[in-house]
Amino acid sequence: MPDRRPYRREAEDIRRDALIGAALELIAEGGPKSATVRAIADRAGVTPGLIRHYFASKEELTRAAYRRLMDRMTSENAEVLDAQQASPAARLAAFVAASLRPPIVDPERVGLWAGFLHDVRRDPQMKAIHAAGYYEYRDLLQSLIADLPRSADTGQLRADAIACNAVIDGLWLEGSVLPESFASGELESIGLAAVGAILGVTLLATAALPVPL
Amino acid sequence: MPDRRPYRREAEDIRRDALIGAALELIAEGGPKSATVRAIADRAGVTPGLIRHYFASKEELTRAAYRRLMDRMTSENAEVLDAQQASPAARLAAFVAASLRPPIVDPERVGLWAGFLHDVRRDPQMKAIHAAGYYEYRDLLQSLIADLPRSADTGQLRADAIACNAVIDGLWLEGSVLPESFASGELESIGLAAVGAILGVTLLATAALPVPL
DNA sequence: TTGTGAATTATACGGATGTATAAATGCCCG
DNA sequence: CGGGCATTTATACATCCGTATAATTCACAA
Repeated sequence: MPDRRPYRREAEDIRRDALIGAALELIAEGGPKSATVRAIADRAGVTPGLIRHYFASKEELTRAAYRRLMDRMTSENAEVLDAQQASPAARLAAFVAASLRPPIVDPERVGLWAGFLHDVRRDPQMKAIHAAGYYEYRDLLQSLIADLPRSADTGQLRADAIACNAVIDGLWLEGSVLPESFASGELESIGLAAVGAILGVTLLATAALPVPL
Repeated sequence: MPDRRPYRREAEDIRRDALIGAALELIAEGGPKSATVRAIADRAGVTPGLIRHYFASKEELTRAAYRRLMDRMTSENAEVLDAQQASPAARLAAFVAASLRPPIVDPERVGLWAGFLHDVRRDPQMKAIHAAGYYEYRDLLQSLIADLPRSADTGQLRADAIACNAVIDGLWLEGSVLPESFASGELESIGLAAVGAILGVTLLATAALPVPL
């Protein structure tokens, strides 16, 4: 019996990456229901059985996919800090603004994130992955705030970071779910003004500069 | 052939309510995947076929359930305004604080909301329901802000309402997903401080009063 | 009291899903 | 260039899903 699908053997990393990427794409496009074992395998260019060869269960593939999503979000967001800005305020402003425009603000991205949320609540391992990503982002934000030329004790610093993180998250959420409700650049300017007000500094002017890609 | 399940005829409203409530419970507990036609009917005390008698499709039941969830969230939140407060600042503070404690802040609630998010993005009718609920909440918040003794043009008022709404949403989200990361009352005090800073008023002292049930 | 219609149950159907297992194929090493 | 093994494909299975339709039973009116 010929007619068996020809294939190439690939390194484990490549296959896992392809499967994880396919799962993320499908969840972003059509929600968790669309990310079936068969659809994921098809998108990754393999047959369904291979998934069970690299992941003990679909649940494990889901965890790997969420881990990658969280990593990608914070790393994409931190990229803007590589271009060294002069003042701490400018660095903070660049970071906040980057969180409030594409590709971070994106309807598919928020759908993707929400698609995982129920598993995050139910599965302790997923919850740990989520907490790690959340703290990494918030701690980065807090370090940027700590560099500002102002006085604040550690308790106040924590509260400020939580509040600023909340503004950013809230704007990200609403801007991603209802993109047509906000003018271009509106989320960024509102976010900068709000973060500035919370911290008692001026951020709007310093972030008007275009941020390098 | 006897042994057919006995039943009572009920008014249409009661049956629809029971089915909607069962769907919300199941989504909250186990995510959208748990809210199957059979599970919903079972929870509502009827047989699966009856769902199709009251709803043209499962999609329509889902829309009705989301509509009820949005209604419940804004009405629960607005209840706190019924107890007439003296000053506009006190009213605003009470509203903000109510949004940042149970039953609004609740792990099941955020899971429930997230469970609908993908459908909101994909189905125009769901999106309309979502937008209506979002605007209703934000407009209510904006009217509370407008009553404050301070000067702000309408453009500033809109921006302020969006920013305050974002703080509340962000804190609600994080407090609901990672409840153990915040001390009791921390979300409320951070939220009141942040909203006060954005608007340039003092809210913290005025909201320290216990709010009547 | 009984007949009638709508509410409710029961059953069936086609398709999809995650998983398990066996068969085959591509590739590295000798 | 051939043998052996891990990678990959293929097939099968039990279960569940949403939907469609037919059969029953309750409740009300005459």
